[in-house]
Amino acid sequence: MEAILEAAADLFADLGYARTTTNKIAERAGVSVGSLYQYFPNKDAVLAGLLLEHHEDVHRVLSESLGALADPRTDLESGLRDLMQRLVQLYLDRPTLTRALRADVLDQSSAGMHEHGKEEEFTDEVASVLARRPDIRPGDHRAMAAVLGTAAGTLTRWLVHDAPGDVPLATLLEESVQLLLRYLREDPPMRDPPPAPCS
Amino acid sequence: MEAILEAAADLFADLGYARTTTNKIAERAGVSVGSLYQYFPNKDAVLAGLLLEHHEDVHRVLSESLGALADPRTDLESGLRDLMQRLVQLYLDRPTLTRALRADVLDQSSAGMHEHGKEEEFTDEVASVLARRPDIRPGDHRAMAAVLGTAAGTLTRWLVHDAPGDVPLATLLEESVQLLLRYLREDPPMRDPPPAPCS
Amino acid sequence: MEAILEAAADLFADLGYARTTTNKIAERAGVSVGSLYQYFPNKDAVLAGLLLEHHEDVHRVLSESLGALADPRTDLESGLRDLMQRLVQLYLDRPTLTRALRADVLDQSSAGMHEHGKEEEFTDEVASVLARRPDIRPGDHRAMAAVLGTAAGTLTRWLVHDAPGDVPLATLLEESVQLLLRYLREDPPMRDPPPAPCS
Amino acid sequence: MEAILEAAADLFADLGYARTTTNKIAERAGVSVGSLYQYFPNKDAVLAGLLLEHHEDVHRVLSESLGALADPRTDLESGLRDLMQRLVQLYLDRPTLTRALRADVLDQSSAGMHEHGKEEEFTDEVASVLARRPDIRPGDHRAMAAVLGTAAGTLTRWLVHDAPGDVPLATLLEESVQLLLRYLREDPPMRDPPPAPCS
DNA sequence: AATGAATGAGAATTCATTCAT
DNA sequence: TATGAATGAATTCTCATTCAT
Repeated sequence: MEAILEAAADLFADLGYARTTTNKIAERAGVSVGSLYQYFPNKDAVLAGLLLEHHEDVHRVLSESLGALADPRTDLESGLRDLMQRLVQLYLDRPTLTRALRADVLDQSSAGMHEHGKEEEFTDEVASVLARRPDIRPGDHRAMAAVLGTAAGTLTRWLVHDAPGDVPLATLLEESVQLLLRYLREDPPMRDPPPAPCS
Repeated sequence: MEAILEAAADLFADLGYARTTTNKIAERAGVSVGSLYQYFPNKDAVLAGLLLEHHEDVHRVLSESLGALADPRTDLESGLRDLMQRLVQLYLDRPTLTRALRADVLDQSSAGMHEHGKEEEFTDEVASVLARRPDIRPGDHRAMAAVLGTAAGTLTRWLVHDAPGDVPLATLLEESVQLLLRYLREDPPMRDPPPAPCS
Repeated sequence: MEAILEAAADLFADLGYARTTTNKIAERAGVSVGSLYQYFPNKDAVLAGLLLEHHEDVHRVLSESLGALADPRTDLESGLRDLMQRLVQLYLDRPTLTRALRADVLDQSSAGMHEHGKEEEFTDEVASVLARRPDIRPGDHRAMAAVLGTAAGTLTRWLVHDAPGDVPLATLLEESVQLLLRYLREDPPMRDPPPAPCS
Repeated sequence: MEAILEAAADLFADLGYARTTTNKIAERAGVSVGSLYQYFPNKDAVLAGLLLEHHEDVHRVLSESLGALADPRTDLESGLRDLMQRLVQLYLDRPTLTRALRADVLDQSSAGMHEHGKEEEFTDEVASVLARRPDIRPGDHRAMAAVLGTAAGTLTRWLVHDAPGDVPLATLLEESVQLLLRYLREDPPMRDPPPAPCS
């Protein structure tokens, strides 16, 4: 039931997982508790449903942006900026949903489990993109992909929800892009050795 | 009561905040619930106490490492590596405590509030260190400090608790250091224009 | 609907009355809950239907056996043995049905009520058979019939469901027959007074 | 908590197990639900507590009466009558408790399990008493003891709760005693062969 | 007649907190 | 100061029953 997920997202966001009751969710969704339990075996499952929706959205964005970056002709910086922008936009579009998915709610329940497999898989995907591009610095690409994923994910959530108010979002977003870019890009060549003096 | 905090850390880590009851905490601590309420006005306060302990530890490490980095003669890379290593070590030393401080627990309750002020203050501190060093790339140092703090914090927790098992921790730690380093360091000078050919 | 009663018998037997839901009954019967309520006004009525079936069976057996016993030429012991055997067989033939009719299920609900009238009536019937036979000891035949009926009923259920496993059923059945027989039969005549000695 | 058991007995008797709620029990007991759950882990446990009390009472009565019967000098009929009278009295003394223990409630829950061992043990005890007395007919004494126990138990409950109102209780009790007595006592000797006619 | 989604009163159980001892 | 029994509001979840399709 879409209405139930909608209501749950609102309430989780407003009250947190613990203070949100199944009765409140049902009430806000305009259905009876019984109906909620017809579609979700328990409260955790409602959260899991929310996560599923969200992860699908995120995965779609990531697939598209990664697809672009897989092509070496795509500029790395633009690609990363595009990715971060779209990710942030995704979160901004669904303010309650994503506030509901604060880590507090994320770790609760077994819902996280389902995603662990996907995450590994996704790290591999990123690693292969890194390997394919010539402008990525050499190194353990799997490790880099893992670090990158964590950083990108955290920064996105932070930008949307916890970033300090006294710095413009655009600045922070750009800084985040820089962080990712600088982490990945090939080390600039050493300063040319002083040219042999003309003899 | 130290025993109470100890017990609470264990239980929050094992069961999460919601499933941990004050009675269980008291029992594991070997005291009565009544005593718990003698020292802590409510369950949240126990969590707050835990956070306080932890933040003091973190703050000490950060102060020291930042102190070192404030001196421009300290190598940036070594300074960052030192900071990350000590931070990770801090988490590893107190496995239950830090597992207890999973975000889920952090955001619950009003406990997080107390820290927001400190965080701002800390960002300023970092920003001033950045400003003081010549090897830091120019830019909005407050924004950079904020991004940096978030990234460092997340990466530390991730390294200790959620990092993939198939990549050695040392590698991931080093990658994290690289991420911070590359984010901060001055852009290498443009490749010298090709020296004027000897005429 | 025969399928509904069948399913209900299974479930009442497996789960008890309380834990059996009308939805489960309908599902196992391969119909919808709605259909169940088309045939039975409520859950109790399903149980009542089950009881009715069972009582009809029991009544048939009793009628036949009592009919035989009503004829004084029928040997009392054989008649009782026949009755008990057929009763036990009846229960054994329908294991789930009779397990479903455990007392717990019997007393629940108003279902038991319907039968009370019949029971009185039946006691009278038995009493009249007792009165008609010369080999039955004198006494309050209604009281005897009531005691007899209770004993026979309980023993039957006990033999089928609760009898100890370490004694063969045949032995216990025979003992039950003996119990009924000895309860009913005429007291053997006092030992003849020693004959007057021949003078 | 004695008050809780008292209240539970009343309510189980009045409403049956299913319709009795833990809140109602607590209320009638004059305590809070919380207290009920401090002493009993769940609703079934309250029932189990009730059963335990009852079984202890029954066991005491049986032990005493069996003790008397174990002495062959005790008249069998008086002994059995004494046993039945005391058993019936026990049930009458605690009307609510014993009505609460209608079979419906007995079979529910795992409470019955605890007693199965005791029942076997008790059957053995009875069997040994039977073996010790010369006025008991020969036979499989274990089987007889089992049948006897079932019959006595059922008859007692029936007498107190379900016996027909139109026959005096005393009559029914006496009939029950006769049933047990006649079941057990030695077959009277065959009628003496007709004395040889005086010649 | 059949369906099965929706209903919502009601039940069992938990747990933070209090307070008399 | 310490104790831990008592409290009871609050929560999750169930299930008999209805009724629009």
